[in-house]
Amino acid sequence: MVVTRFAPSPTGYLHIGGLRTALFNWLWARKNNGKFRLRIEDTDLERNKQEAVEAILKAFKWVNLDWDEEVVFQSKRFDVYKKYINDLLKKGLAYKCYLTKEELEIIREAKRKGEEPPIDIRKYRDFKGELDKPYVVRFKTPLTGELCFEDGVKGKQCVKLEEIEDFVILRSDGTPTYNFVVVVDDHEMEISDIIRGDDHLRNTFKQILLYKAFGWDVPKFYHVPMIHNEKGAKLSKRDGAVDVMEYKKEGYLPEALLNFLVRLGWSYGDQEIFSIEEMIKLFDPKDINKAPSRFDKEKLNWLNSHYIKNSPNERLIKLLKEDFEVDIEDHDKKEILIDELKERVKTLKEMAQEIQKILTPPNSYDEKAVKKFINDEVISNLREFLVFLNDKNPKLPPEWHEVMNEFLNLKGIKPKALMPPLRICMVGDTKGIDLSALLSVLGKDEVKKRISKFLANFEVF
RNA sequence: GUCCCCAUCGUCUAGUGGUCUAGGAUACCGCCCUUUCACGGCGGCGACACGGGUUCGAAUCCCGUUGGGGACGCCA
Repeated sequence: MVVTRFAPSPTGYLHIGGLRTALFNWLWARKNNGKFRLRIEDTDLERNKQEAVEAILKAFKWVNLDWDEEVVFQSKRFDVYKKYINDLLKKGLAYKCYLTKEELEIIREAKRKGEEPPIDIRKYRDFKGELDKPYVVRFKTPLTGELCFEDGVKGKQCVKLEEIEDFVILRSDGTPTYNFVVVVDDHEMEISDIIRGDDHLRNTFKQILLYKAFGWDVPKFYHVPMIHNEKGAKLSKRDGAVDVMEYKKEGYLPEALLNFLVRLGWSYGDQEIFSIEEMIKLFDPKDINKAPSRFDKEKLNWLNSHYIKNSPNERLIKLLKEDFEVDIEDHDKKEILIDELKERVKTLKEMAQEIQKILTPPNSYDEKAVKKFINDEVISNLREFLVFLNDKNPKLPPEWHEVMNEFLNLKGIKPKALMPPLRICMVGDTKGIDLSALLSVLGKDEVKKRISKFLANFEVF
């Protein structure tokens, strides 16, 4: 059975890159009728935040990725890790190291300069006694030889074992470290396939060494390239939204985000649009690219507008209310409004702004537009149209269209002398949804009010 | 600095030795549609990083150069 997992550390929020790895793992598990599990890597007691776990689970909920069985918290499993560390200690596969932080700093400094460190980091590797000093436990890595494994994305990966130092598996405060707990948990959770960022490639060798020390089966690894920012570097907070929930705030639909992410580093021929079902059916980690990809917001926008266009109005109205405090549930022309808007906006946020613009009477008029379309003749047209409206009762867009045409014919004037000006009266400029729809949404009373307001305003000049 | 990874239009990518005068998408530009802005339709611009091999033949294989990225923690 294919069992995959996503194992974030709770330091803040769900990262957009993390969501992609989670998605890959989730898809692979679902495709194989396997399991997708969640594990919180909170062994570093100092850096963890309780709210972060909540935030991560909330993000999962938003994008609608579910997981199997209960979430595993590493902080609750310290006893288990302790037991395995003692095993290694007993077997002589690990040892207590009494090097001080100062001594390690000297070693690290030398290494950074490319010099031979004055202190041997393996100083206590063969030390037999016990010291009454704080210690860490280090894993004994083989001194010579080569270690290779077949990566599902990058192919055969090898390292000279002399390059891998005796890494710490238990801190001096008695807590185990990442590389150790990952192996124990992945084994106990029976994880079969691990899809993760290629920044973990180096760790994989250490982890395989641990699997071998315990005599456990090594899972299949897939190292996927990082997502880069526009400049080609690792995606960070400074590049804008890296928190998944930011995208909800910005008005993105979760399926648009997932569709965007799944195509970053993975493809299926020329196909761009994937439903979740299609992703599950078509995804295979062996098709993941080796090269890193950049986060391109324009493409996300395009996908988002696609999904907005194809969403039922009901859903959009609900989201508008919940996420953007724009409540048009009781508006009698809400369907017309949404039908018009969903064709043209890229985000829900934009849609909310457009609705505000339409529903709130303008308190100023765009200078350029006024200059271009308003003159004495137009003013008198608007006055007469106001009167003309008195014994008309248009409701739907075609009816408004008809009324305007009637007026144009009656007066023998061009559309330009009425329509753009009308729009200026309504919203302050010449941009926006179809004029007939706009008038229909506002309703006759409001239309008259806004024309009057404009005329009053104009007479001040 | 050491080690590792990567390299097709601006961006996401198709391509696995001949079907490539390199395909799609996005972005951009133009035209059409249109009272406006969008949407949509049509068209255009635009890439195999460079240099050597191998081969009858290379975007595809090998080597080097260059460029980019990552890892070098008692973080994960």
